[in-house]
Amino acid sequence: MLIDGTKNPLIEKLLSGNTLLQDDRDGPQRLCSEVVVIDGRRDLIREGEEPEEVHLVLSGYACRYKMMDNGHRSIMALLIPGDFCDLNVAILGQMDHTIATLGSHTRIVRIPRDAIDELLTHHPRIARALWWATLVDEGTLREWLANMGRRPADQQMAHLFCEMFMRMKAVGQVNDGGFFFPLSQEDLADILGLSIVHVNRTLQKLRGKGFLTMAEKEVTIKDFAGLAEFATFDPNYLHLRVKV
Amino acid sequence: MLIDGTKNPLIEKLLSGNTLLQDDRDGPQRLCSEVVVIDGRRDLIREGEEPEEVHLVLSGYACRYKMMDNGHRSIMALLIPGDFCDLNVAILGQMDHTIATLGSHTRIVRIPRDAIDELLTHHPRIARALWWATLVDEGTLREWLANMGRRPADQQMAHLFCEMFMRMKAVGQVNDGGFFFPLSQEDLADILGLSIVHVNRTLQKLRGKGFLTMAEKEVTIKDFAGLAEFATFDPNYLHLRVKV
DNA sequence: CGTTTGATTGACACGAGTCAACACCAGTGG
DNA sequence: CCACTGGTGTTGACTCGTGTCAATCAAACG
Repeated sequence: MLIDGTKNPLIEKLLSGNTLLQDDRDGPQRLCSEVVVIDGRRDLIREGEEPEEVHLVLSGYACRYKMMDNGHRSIMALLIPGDFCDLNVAILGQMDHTIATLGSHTRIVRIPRDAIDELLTHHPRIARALWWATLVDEGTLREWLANMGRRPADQQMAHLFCEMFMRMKAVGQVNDGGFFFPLSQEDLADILGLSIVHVNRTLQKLRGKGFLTMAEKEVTIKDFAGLAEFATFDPNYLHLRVKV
Repeated sequence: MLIDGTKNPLIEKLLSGNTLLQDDRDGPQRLCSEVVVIDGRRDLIREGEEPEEVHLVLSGYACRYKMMDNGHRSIMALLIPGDFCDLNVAILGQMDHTIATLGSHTRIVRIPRDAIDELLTHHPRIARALWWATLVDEGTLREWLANMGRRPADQQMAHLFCEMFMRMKAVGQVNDGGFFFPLSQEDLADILGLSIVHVNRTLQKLRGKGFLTMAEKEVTIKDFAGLAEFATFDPNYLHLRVKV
């Protein structure tokens, strides 16, 4: 089954960091059977659960988060088209965080674990590529940690937009510098560890510098070079072969 | 070769979350050939490198860090006895961060990649246990991210000490509530994303509450229950079977 | 011994949180 | 058709946690 009649974001993603043959590409194409469309925030898997199916984002956004005892939601990862949500829960035994959708028009595929096992067994290059993907996730986590700990809010936010721009581009979701971004300022606050009010002001600052616009569920990067310099963004940690 | 003549921290660690047979335990025991002893801070592998050997911490501390453009050092993980430093660089191609020792009396083993491959091939339970260990690392990273983003400095620091206590306990490095902890307050600052001055004051606060002491390269947890409650510490993310 | 590294303290500045009010828009139901 | 609602974005005033700067002190060290 073809996604959107054109590109499969999972394939795009794996290609951006790995070498795959045509035969490898046919494997994942056949997986996408049970597609679910979700609007708004909905939990897909909760902390403590041990799901029987693996979730893959086809379009829109999902996230990993934890609810803190003080009532705050802490978002620890953004999942975009081509990202697996819970490839590894089989080994760890249970989820130590919750997966949820964000924004509108999210399409999720539920893939039976058997199908994944089959893929890993018969497509060693795919298996390695998926292993690569989880390691990139870990690198991204480290980058977020450094970004959050040691940078002021404006650079931190600029860094996030640089990352999302490159990640969306790597899966073919960027058109003319713009990409779908239906997250609210509250979502951004929970990602960056800031208050909503401060997110609002920081966004205005970035807009004022002419770096980007964010309106109608769409972000447009108007000056990537300037934004990247301001954020001191170094895309090494994404391990992409494709350069912008 | 036996470590310390008694326990091998790697075995201890893997046992704390997995089921291993005696046969599995003999494998890693034979790996520890080339042991290096290091005092103070020294880089083991730098960002951009692609090492031919895998590093394992036997005693003391190592860390993952990045130098930020603004001169700050951001520490993104603490590696304690039994932790691998760079098991995965073979897949990603190159390191996206630097590994360094911290404090004194650090003992590191360098293991040829071939030996690891052999272990992974002939000891499937070990392979799974190592895969488990990297997933736990990722969970820890998420917990640090949530911890840093959404908690005040005192709870954040309390949380760190709770984690280190449980991790050290899981590898048999805790005696009577105390464990070796040779990190300076500057190291702590770079872990928590705080200034040195504020680390100092926050430490005094925790001492003042009677939770712990930190002196002469040793941390002693005097009231773990109180500390854990104060930090709202939930050890789920460590995926340990052993309870305190 | 001087030198260096790490711990400690005080005074002050500033970034970011909190509280509160208001504007805007999309539903939605009477 | 319009009041009412809830979600989101925006703004101002004020507070407070943390950073910065600077000085001092203790211990380790060559």
